[in-house]
Parts: sequence; C-alpha cells; structure tokens
Amino acid sequence: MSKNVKTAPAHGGSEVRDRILETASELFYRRGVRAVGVDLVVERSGVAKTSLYRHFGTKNDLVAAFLKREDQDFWGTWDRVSERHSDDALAELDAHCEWIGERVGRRNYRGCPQINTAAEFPEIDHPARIVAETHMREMRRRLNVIAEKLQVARPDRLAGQLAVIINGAFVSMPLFEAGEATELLRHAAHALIAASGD
Amino acid sequence: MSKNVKTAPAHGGSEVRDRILETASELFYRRGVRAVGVDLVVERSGVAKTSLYRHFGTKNDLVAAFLKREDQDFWGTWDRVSERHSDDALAELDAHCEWIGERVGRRNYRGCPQINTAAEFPEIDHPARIVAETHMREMRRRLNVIAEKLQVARPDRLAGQLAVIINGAFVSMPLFEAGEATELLRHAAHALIAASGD
DNA sequence: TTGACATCATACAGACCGGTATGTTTTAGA
DNA sequence: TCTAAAACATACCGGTCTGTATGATGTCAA
Repeated sequence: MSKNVKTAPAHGGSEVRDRILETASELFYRRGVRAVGVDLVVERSGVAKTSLYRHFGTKNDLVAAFLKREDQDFWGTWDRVSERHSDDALAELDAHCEWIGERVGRRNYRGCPQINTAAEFPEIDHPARIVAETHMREMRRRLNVIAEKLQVARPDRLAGQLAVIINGAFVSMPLFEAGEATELLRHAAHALIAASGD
Repeated sequence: MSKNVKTAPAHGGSEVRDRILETASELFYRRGVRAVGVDLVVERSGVAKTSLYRHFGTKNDLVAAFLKREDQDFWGTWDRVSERHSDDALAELDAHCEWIGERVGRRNYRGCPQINTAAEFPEIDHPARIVAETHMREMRRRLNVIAEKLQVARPDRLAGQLAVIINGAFVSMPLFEAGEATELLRHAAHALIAASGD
C-alpha cells in the first residue's frame, strides 16, 4: 500500500482547493460562467459542496479566483517570452505576436477569458469586470514599455494600437484561416511602428 | 375619444411583436442575455407571456431576433455612411473609423452585441454564434471591397487587419480616454494601408 | 350577430440556481 | 492515542428559470 501522502501543493493552497479551481476554470472557460452551476463543479471535481464553500465563500469568489488564475497564466507566458528578448524590443514584440497568434489559432480556442467574462457581467463594479479591465490596462502598460524601447515618436498611441489589435485578435478567431493570425498580427505591428511618427 | 387605431407597423411585424423585441433588445444589450428572464421582458414590455411565446416560440428565437435587429441597425448605419463616399474609398474608411470610434466612446457603450452574445453562448452551433460569425465575415467582406478600391497589394490581408482593429476597438473601450478611439483607429488604418505592399 | 383570433391575466409545472444545515468519516499532528 | 480540523455525503431552503395551460376580454370581418 502506498502512503497516499496528502502533500500540500508547493504554492500554498490546499490540494482540494486546487482541484476545485482547476475544474471550475476549465468549465467556466469552456461553457461560460453563467452556464456552469456550482453543483456541476462539485460533481466534476469529485468534492463535497461544503468543501467548495469552505474555500470559496461564494460563486462570485470562485469566478474571481478563476480570472486571477487565468491572468497569472497569461502574464507567466508573457514574461517567459519577454525574458528571451530583453535586449531587442522588436524581437520581443514579434515573439508576442507569434505565441498570441498561435494561441488564437488553436482549434478550440474560446477567446480571452477576461473579455468573455466581462461580457457576461456588465455591472461596472462586478469583480469580473474589474479584473478584466485591470488585465487590459496591464497589457497596454507593458506594450508601452516596449514602445518606449522602440523609441517611436508617440509610444503611448502605439501601445494603445497594439493593445487593440491583440484584443481584436482574441475576439476575431472566426475570421482567421489556419495559421493566419500570427503573420497578420506581426505585419500589422510593424506597420503601426513604421507609421508611429506620423 | 381617439379611434385608437391598431396600425400594423410599416415593416410587416405586428405592433406587439415590435414592442417585445425592442424591450428585449434593450434589456439583453444592457444586462446580458442570460441575465434577463422572459418574465422581465414580459413585465417591461407590458405584454402577456402568451403573446411573447406566440411571436417567438422560444427564448432562443427571441435572442436570434435581437441579434438580427442589431445587425440590421449596424449595417444600416454603415450603408448610410458608405453612400456618402461612393467615389472615395479612403474617405469612406475614415468616415467608418469616425462613427465607430464615436460609438465606442459613448459613456454607456457596452460593446458589440454580436461579440458579447457569442461570449455568452459558446456552443458552436448556437444560433447566436452563427449570427455573430456571419456578422464578422460580412464586415471583412465589406472591408475587402474598400481595400480593393484602394488598389493595395494584398487587399485580403488588409481587410483582415482592419476587421481586427475594429473588433478590437469594440472590446477595448476601457482602454480609451474620451474621444481617443477615432483618431487611434484612423491612424492605424492609414498605417496598415501604407504598409500593405510589404 | 357570430366566429376566429389576438391579447390579456394568472397559475402552474418541472428543472435548476446559489447557498445552508446536519451529521459522519478521514486525516494530520501533538 | 487522542483531538481538532477538514473533507465527506445528503438533504433541504427559497428563489428563479423556461415554457405551458386555462380561461376571460377585446377586436375585426363576414
């Protein structure tokens, strides 16, 4: 018999909490938040309802945790790509266009979780909206850093435009043919850089 | 006493049907489709539930009608702008950037109904998704016509990029400061045109 | 006047929603 | 081994959801 040790996961949270959050994230992303009831999350994660409500006081809290998790994942990827090009802002931007284009082009890509969830909860003060808006502004901020490294005339406007094409790519997947997104994004980014002095 | 004539509206549908659809459209757009129950639509439109279900067999049918209505409205505006610039493709594109930018910048703008509703209903064969994807492809098609008039090297790619920035603007309103969107869009469009031979 | 039909008001069915209450079993650590 | 916390299973609460059933009231045209 194995010891069946219940190791607490490296990152603080409990194992049960992690299982709930992972299951919920998958379901929320795949089917939409409102379409997924807590009972389904409980059943799919093989956990007691009481446990879910111990770790997340409310469904809304679970949704917020979901978005935070997706956020961390997104910026984690971003940072990993970023680090590989710390000396070349243009190459970094190209690399971002590449992984974002690749991600958008996946056959079951369902869009940016932040944007999708914000669309489900229009109330301006809803936690999901706040997370989503923070996410967008963080992207513009990071793009601003790149734009400044590129020494363009108006880095702020360029950053805004780059954020728009990236957000646009997230919601335009029905428009793309296989593999089209990366090249389209990259070419657009270069065009915007070239014109950023006008 | 007035005659209280029950004139059938010019466009075929009955007056009751119109009232229901108008009320539902407002509510769906403002609060999201899933957040609005048929009972609320019934109450707000001052109509019997039976009447709603006579004109729209199902809530889904009502949702589809809502999206179709929004679609017609959108292309109606588009066409009106288009006609004013039938001889100058660049001026037409500028004009589209202007009204779209203006619309996005409104203080209670809640995004593109097609995109928002598609986010609420991920099932690939859901009527709402189909309408939304048709809407997007129609936009790319129209932008393609403009791109061809502009005689650029790769009109198809340019049309895709323009569609992306427009969709991007629809979902990026938290990023924009007041009145920023139009200039940002227009400048980006020009940049993409200028680079479309590369 | 009569008959067909649209609209009204109301109540209900059956499922699902988020959340709580209760009590038992398992696990971890002193 | 004993204790306290955590996870378990299950049942329930009140509310809301889409959709239907029922029957009264109003309207128009033959």
